[in-house]
Amino acid sequence: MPELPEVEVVRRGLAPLAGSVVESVEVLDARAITRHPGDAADFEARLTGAVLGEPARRGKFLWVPITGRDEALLIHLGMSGQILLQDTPADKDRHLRLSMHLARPRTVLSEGPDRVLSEGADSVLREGVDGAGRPYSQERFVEYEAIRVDFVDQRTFGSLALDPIVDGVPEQVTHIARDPLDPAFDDHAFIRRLRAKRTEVKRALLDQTLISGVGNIYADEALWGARMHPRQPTERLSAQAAARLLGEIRLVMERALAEGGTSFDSLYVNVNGRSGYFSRSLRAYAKDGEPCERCGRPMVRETFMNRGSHFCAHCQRLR
DNA sequence: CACACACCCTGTTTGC
DNA sequence: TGCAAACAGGGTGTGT
Repeated sequence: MPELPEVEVVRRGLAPLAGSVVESVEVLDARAITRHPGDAADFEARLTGAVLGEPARRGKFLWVPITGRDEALLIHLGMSGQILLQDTPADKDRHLRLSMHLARPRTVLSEGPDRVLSEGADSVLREGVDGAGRPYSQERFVEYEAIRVDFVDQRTFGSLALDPIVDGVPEQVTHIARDPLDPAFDDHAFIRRLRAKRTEVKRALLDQTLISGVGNIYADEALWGARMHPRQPTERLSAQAAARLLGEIRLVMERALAEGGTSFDSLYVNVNGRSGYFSRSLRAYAKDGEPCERCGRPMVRETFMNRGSHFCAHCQRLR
């Protein structure tokens, strides 16, 4: 299901959970943690009590660092995974695979010269200096609200895991290339590596060790935008054409992000269960039989890599 | 090493 | 109508 823009929408939806404490975890289907090295009991035990940090993402991988530990809760949504935040009890989805019960701090303690003397589950004893220069110590109570985080996944290709952090990313993400929206993405290295490949350009775009975050939809959209045939041999791409393709990838992903991602049905939704709107803006994906928006000739679909490739045979020529 | 493919799963759509 | 095949946004392991 979800490609970079959809995963980024989910990441942003999880940001308000930073600082939350995991009170309990229920693995309802062990297939939800196939990426986790231990069993369900191990996953539940290690995650319980954890304090969640700021969610991060590379390509289609998402993770939430565990505060004070060198590990993260790793999330990959696969084809049909969803993360849903439930602040009130909701009907349980047939495909609910895992639930986490969180306590989210409702009040944020002010920053300042205060020194924390002791920290309990629901109160903090602090000392500091007041405005008149007089020392004080006081106990402030923290309120928590209960939030349930559900992992729903029809096809069970998605998975969660607790994964050690290696070189700043979860171990299972170390082989994944940076994505095109990452400020540290190296354009020239990408263009060089793309042109050095001896394969077809769409295969290369789907190779997450070359560039991450691109899936079948955005590959077709970017190739249409760059007027490039999906089976164009990479070794025959000019540097200019490769740069143009990278620009189209960024353009389509940024536009999709602004629309909340691409949804065809309820399988892709944000953390509140709502669909994105970018499907209205697609120009290639699933447009077979419809006129090309550039030249008016019918778009075609070819099966390729066991997936559909949608393109305009007139605008997107093999070179 | 780089590349191509089978496989993992469930639900919906398409075609005979 | 019923049934089977094809198809759906993913990553990974294996063989060449």
